[in-house]
Amino acid sequence: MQKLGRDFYVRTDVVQIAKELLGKIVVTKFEGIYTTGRIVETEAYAGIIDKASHAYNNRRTNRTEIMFGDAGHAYVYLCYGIHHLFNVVCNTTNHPDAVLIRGIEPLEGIDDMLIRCNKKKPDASLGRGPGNASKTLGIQTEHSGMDLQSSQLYLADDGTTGFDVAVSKRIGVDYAAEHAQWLYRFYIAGNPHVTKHTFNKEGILLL
DNA sequence: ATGCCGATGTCCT
DNA sequence: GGACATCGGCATC
Repeated sequence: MQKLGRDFYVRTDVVQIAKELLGKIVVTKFEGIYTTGRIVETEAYAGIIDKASHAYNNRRTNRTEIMFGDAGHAYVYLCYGIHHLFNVVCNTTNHPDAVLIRGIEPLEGIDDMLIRCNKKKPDASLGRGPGNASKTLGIQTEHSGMDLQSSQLYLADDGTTGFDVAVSKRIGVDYAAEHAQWLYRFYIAGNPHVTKHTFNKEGILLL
């Protein structure tokens, strides 16, 4: 397992980064609890020109400030008042790109994940969806701003390759008008921990 | 199998 | 006061 270095995040093509994050591993060790999961679904958010992004039109708030900072940090925010959504900040300072982690396949620490999610047995819904991905890994808004190089929250590569990558438009961003049509969502085809969501044929491609 | 609904922090008008 | 990068439960077909 090789921790992803700063160079991985400091790149200008956030869509390519979102694609490359598939198959990588999220590692958390919070209060002595170690959990890991494989990333199976991501979405790219392309900075100030992306109507679906919190940073659209250079909008800065206390919440979004982390997106404008250095790449390789966590951006975690509360969605609908309940769900803690985990993103990784990309590109350079003042270029607020981010990739939303939308689904993970549980690998290690599954017993602790079950406790966090109030479940008795693991199933396909464990880690499926951006809220659940964070919940299984114990990631919360208090972790926003963490450095993925030096903290107990980081991403790693175990060399896994060979899966089929599918592409679709992003989920839940219809308010972003024409930008909602961008093919910025990536997932591992056939993986059960990917959000159940059906689009028409134009929305889903296999790469 | 499909659909509605409530929960509710942050940011906006 | 309303919208929002969601989810699980319950109702209905």
